[in-house]
Amino acid sequence: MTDALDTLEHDNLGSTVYHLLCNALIQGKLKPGERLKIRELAARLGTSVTPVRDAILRLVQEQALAMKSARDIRVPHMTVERYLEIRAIRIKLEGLAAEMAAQNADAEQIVQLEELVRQNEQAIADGDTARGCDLNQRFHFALVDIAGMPFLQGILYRIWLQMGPLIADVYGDGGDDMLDFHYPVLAAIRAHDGPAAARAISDDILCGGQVILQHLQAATVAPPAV
Amino acid sequence: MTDALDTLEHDNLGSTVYHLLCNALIQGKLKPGERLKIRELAARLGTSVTPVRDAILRLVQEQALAMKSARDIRVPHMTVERYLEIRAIRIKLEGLAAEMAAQNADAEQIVQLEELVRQNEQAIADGDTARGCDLNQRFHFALVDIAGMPFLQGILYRIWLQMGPLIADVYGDGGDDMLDFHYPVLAAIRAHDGPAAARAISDDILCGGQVILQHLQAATVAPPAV
DNA sequence: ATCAAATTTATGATGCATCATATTTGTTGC
DNA sequence: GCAACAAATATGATGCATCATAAATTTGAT
Repeated sequence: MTDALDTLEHDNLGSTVYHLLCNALIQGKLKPGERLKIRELAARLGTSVTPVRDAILRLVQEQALAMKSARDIRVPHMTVERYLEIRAIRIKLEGLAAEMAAQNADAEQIVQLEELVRQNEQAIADGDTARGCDLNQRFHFALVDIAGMPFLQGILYRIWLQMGPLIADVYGDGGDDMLDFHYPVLAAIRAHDGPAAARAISDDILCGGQVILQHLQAATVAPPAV
Repeated sequence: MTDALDTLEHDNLGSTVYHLLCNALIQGKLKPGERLKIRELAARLGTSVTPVRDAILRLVQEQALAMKSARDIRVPHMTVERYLEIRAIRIKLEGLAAEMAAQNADAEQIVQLEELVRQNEQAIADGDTARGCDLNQRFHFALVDIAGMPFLQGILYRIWLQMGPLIADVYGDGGDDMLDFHYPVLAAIRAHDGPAAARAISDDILCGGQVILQHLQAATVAPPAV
């Protein structure tokens, strides 16, 4: 799932570093506002600066990292405006994915979706938020996978990359409720009801994301010290 | 419009080369199947290979260029499958843009849209397909602009980057009819009717793209010698 | 003349030296 | 002590040398 982007891409060291940083972003290992230094990363990874620079420039391009000034590369902060825009885009695109997934899903794929939800339930019971967060994301991407839309997968991966640091920050607050909204999605997919699946995903994004939005608005009123 | 991606991005030589290549792709100056060589480009542009490599890697990442093998960088061919997927995504995203544009557009912005259509009409009358193609694209991006969704603009720019070489190839065949579908969009925006604007853009993408699809399907039956 | 092995060439990958400049630290005059 | 200037440091940008290997070309035996 994590290599959604360049599955067919020629593999070089730069790509490896890129995926490494992607995972770090998605898993919330890099906090908003945190600064990255090319030389430091290169030393840590045991490569020269070239592949690290390749990777970082790629992430800057897709705005998963921000270059505030010429020597200041940071994990960007999400703004309320940006979040609302991304939310609107996600509803359209993940709605499309869910709709196609409902049309396409075979019995085995449905079982896999159910298994993801089951594991997520377990993770919540265990109080393992990191795993719950990961499984939540995997559910969303499993839909795109079933939809059979590789190009869409790339777009959505880049979008999730932006939300990674934020979600990891907030998930603990009310992430447990997020799973509730996956059951209607599952039901719609089982019924092969595309429009219902799209509506259910929309509900998930809107309601599940409510916690995130509140967190952001709170942070806007009292801006965090970075 | 062409700098839709990294407006706030730190400017380095790599970015300059990147935008240069973007424009070349969108204007159809690079044909599908054409090979690019880093050293050759660097020599042509009078830079070292580093910035050119930066730019090309960025384009490869977003699949505007393809690395068939480790030393073989080419402008990719569009497939029917991929086109259909992109079309579905465009209908959702440009529909969203049109809807928001209809809500937001002020009098001045509507005049600018009308002006774009007028110029496009003129270009068709002059038989200037290159200019017609460019104005068609500018109309679509003007909508995103009015919608006030910069993140969406980046996504759509990347999508159009993929279609650039194809459209430039095909536009001459039946591109003149494309403009017809912009009038209903304009009418919906004037009426501030979001859903109607979304439907009109959907029609534009579906009907206007019919020529492109036929061209692609013909090419699939009798694959082009590249 | 033909085909295969060997050689040469082409080309992206990688590492690294150097540059320019922003940031930090230190120094000096008041 | 403090402020303003100066030196030092840090850091991304750029260019370039070298490497590995794929592609092209040459060579030579049959």
